[in-house]
Amino acid sequence: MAKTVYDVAREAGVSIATVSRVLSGSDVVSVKTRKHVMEKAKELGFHPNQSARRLAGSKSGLIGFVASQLRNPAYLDYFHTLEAVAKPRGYEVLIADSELSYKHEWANIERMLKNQVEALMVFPVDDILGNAPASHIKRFRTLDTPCILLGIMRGLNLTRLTVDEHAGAAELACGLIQRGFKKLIFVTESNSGNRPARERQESLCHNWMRTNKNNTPPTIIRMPEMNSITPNLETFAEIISTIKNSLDKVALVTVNEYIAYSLYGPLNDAGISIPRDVALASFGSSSLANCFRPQLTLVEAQHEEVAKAASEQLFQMITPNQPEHMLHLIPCRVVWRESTQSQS
Amino acid sequence: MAKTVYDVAREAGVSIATVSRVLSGSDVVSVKTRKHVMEKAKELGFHPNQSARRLAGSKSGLIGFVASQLRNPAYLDYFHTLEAVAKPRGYEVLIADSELSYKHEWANIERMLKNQVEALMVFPVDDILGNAPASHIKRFRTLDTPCILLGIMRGLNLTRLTVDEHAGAAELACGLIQRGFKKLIFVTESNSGNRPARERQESLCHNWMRTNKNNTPPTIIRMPEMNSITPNLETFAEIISTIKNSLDKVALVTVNEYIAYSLYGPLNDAGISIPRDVALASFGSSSLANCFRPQLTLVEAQHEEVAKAASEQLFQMITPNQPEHMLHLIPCRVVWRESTQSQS
DNA sequence: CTGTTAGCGCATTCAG
DNA sequence: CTGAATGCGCTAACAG
Repeated sequence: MAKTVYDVAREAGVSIATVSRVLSGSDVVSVKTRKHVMEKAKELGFHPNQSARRLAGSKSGLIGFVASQLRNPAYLDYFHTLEAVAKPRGYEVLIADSELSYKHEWANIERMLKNQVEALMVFPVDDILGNAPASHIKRFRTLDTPCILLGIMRGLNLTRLTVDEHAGAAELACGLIQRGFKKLIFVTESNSGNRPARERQESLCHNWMRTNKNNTPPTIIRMPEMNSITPNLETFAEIISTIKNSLDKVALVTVNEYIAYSLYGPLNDAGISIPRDVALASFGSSSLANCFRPQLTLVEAQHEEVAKAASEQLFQMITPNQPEHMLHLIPCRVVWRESTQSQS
Repeated sequence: MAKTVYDVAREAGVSIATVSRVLSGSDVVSVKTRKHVMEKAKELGFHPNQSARRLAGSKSGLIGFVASQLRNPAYLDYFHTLEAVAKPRGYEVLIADSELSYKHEWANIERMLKNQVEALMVFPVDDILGNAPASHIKRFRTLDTPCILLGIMRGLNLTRLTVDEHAGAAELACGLIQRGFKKLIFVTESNSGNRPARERQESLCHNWMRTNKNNTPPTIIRMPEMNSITPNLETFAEIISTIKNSLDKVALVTVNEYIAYSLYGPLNDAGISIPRDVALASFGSSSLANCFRPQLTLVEAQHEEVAKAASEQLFQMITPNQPEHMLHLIPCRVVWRESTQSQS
């Protein structure tokens, strides 16, 4: 059976109040008593009951972390950072995965509320799918728990932080032009609601046309369903023929690194060499970029920075200050690797 | 302010007991009352306080999940599976990451105990590092919370489930021999305490020698520190020269898929072609294997199966039955891909 | 079917 | 510095 403060108090010959004081690190206990109590507690294998603690203290010491899709390893970094910030302040982090479902997302929020979290860090599904029903968004409006949004949710004016996709894409576009590429193919997802994807495309295309008026407009190719097991043979074929039919030096940019990786094989099979026949670049931040040959040029998001800023902002919100709503943009950086070397 | 059952009771004109009954889905409440109460609860934005609930019910409804290293995506699958099993039974899963540190591991366990988890699913750090101090292992002995171990912890006789590394490695060895390879190089980690790595090596080498008495003994090469930023140039060089100096058809097997991926580049740079000059195979289960060219042959663990079996076993342990300690072994399967095609 | 009551384990006054 | 008493919000008998 689990021991209680009463057990410890009895063993130590003190009152439960004293035990409680020792446990909460109060400094009004004599060193001698404290030592004695802690000893007895250890002897008994006593563990304070967090539920009781939270209930009595009327603060949960809980933070909710709701990811739109945990399988994306970037979210784990956020979780870790949040935990690192939370732990020294005596907070626990509850984690939940919405798996790109609005239903799950709201269920997760409710679950968090039930657990009396004091604040929420949410990666909204709407940022990825972009088709949240109005009712879903409305629910968030009535949320009175402090909440920080990583990514946007349409029509919701909460504090939010995101990666500056525009700047990263712009830098990539300019860099490619400088390297002498005349034609641009952008491979993206079929879902146009994906906010990061959209911003990448917009900024890339816009800067591509703006920097060099003579450029041909980019070709946009959409990948159906990355999840399906059968490879997108038709899309691959489309990409390959587009490259082969181009007279100019062509750069192939994919909306995320995984699409890029999935292209290495088919391009190679089709006798198209990177970067001789086509440059390849993408957005992402995994270390896999160095494993492929040639190594992949990537617009890398500074997730560490975002996560740290978000976590600290969050705790600022639950301290008795004025919770300022604000929007932070954290820059990216382009890491040029072999896959975009111009062959002059 | 957070609403309580008293608020709801007052609004609905019933007693708190009735409210409580409605919330816990008791079926002894009249349909009419139930409906009315639920309505009022929603109106008030009432959320039952889980802490109070757990305290009063004297069962936490919590399961602890402690991964040795969450950055390994396989653990997330386990977490998801556990959650899927737990949710319908009204349980929450607390997650923790030991980051390959015994200190963290025990801190995590204590954290879980503080939260009164009813059972634990632990991936022991000792399974990977293999050098846990006796004191650390001893602590686990005194654990009276039901605990299921995924992987082994030396000298600890808890219920455990693991992947059958031996069988998988054996199948790989035989397959390679059948395909005509005469020499085997095994690239593994520097740390010999890693249980899966050790089992893979043992079984692979053992079966390699047993199946064909004429084979030369395998060459073992150890990779120092995969985490370091600087690539293991010396080790790469050693591997490459070993391959070049071999007169026989050589198969290169790495202890995990990531080492294999990191070899594609250096091998290619050295003018060694897969599978013409060397076959490549590894252990793992990520879909990246299909992205590389040639596609990578992999001994794939059935994590889904293990996770499901473990989760169900776990809940069986906390139901009023006799908790049988047992050891399950879940088989692997070898997926042969292009990287091991024999060039006859 | 519903209301009353007594804790769950702890933090926190308030006295001493 | 320490002990006695009260209540956090809810569940679970026990009566009605």
